[in-house]
Amino acid sequence: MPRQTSQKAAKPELLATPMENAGIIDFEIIELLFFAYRDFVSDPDQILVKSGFGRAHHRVVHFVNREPGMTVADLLETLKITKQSLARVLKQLIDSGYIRQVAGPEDRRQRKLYPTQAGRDLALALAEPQSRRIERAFAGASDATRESVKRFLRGMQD
Amino acid sequence: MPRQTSQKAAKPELLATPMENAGIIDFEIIELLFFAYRDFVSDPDQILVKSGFGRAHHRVVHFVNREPGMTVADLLETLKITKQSLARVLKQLIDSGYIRQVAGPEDRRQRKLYPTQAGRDLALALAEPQSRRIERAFAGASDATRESVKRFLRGMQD
DNA sequence: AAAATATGTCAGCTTTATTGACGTATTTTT
DNA sequence: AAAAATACGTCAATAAAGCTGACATATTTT
Repeated sequence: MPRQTSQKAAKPELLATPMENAGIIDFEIIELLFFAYRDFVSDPDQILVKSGFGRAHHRVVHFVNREPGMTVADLLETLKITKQSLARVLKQLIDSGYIRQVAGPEDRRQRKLYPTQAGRDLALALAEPQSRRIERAFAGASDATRESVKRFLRGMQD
Repeated sequence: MPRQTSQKAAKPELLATPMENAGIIDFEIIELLFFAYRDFVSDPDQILVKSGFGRAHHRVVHFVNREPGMTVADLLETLKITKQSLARVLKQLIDSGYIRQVAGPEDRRQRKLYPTQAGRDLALALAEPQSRRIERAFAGASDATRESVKRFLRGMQD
């Protein structure tokens, strides 16, 4: 039953104006980033459901392919998640044959991570629609524009 | 016990090369977007934990403040989530006094959503560090550069 | 020999999302 | 006026992805 607009105490302090804050806050870019990222990750999401994987698997497969031989610690640092969070996802990828572990040749405590051919294929399949989307967004843009966008994105990082 | 690098079947198909795909895929922008967004949402996340809210609450408070009077259906369309997912988050925000509902004046089935003053304050507090980050990323950039970035981000949307 | 490091693992919890089903009030269509 | 569609709310069950804390093992460093 829709609860008949129940206000516990009928304080009349509703704000009907759209947050005009004298342009101090850049709401436009904030929202553009939200929508851009939302749609950007939707491409691989659709592919991943077929394999029974999620976004977390995508990120792991991506970075292991980009930097084969990276250790578990490297991956934790890159993804900024906890060891326990990574463990489940990584285990599934190893069990499914997309990633392999090799004990570090110098430091044998380490587990160096490598993609298999299937892992590489998956990473490429996931990156492809994202890359196409980026190309579309850059349609007709100059090299200088591309550089500006890269500089902006780099500046957004900590 | 670290499982001694156990490969079920020791197929030798490990790939040690860093995915050189002739530059077909734009890995650089893909990663820049990932890192930029990761750090971009980390600012409000820190504020939200204090209130016991999460990212979902942030998004709802943000859009209701940006467009007071929007309906539940509008919000579902904007966030691209399901009614049930929104329900809990919205209920908490209403119960906590950040958002109020008013039956639509023309169509009384609708629930129009408005922020309270507390809701507006919260939205601004969350947007502020994000906006500062954006300003930092644009440091020294021309208006043309800002426009290029906006065009790119718009082009990334569906 | 002791301490530190890299990794794995167990147990339990939280947030955010999902699907499916159903109820109610209201408006539109027939 | 009756039937259908719409807007919203809610119950129940589930999943993905993260978290904390604690502890074990192998290995390297001190």
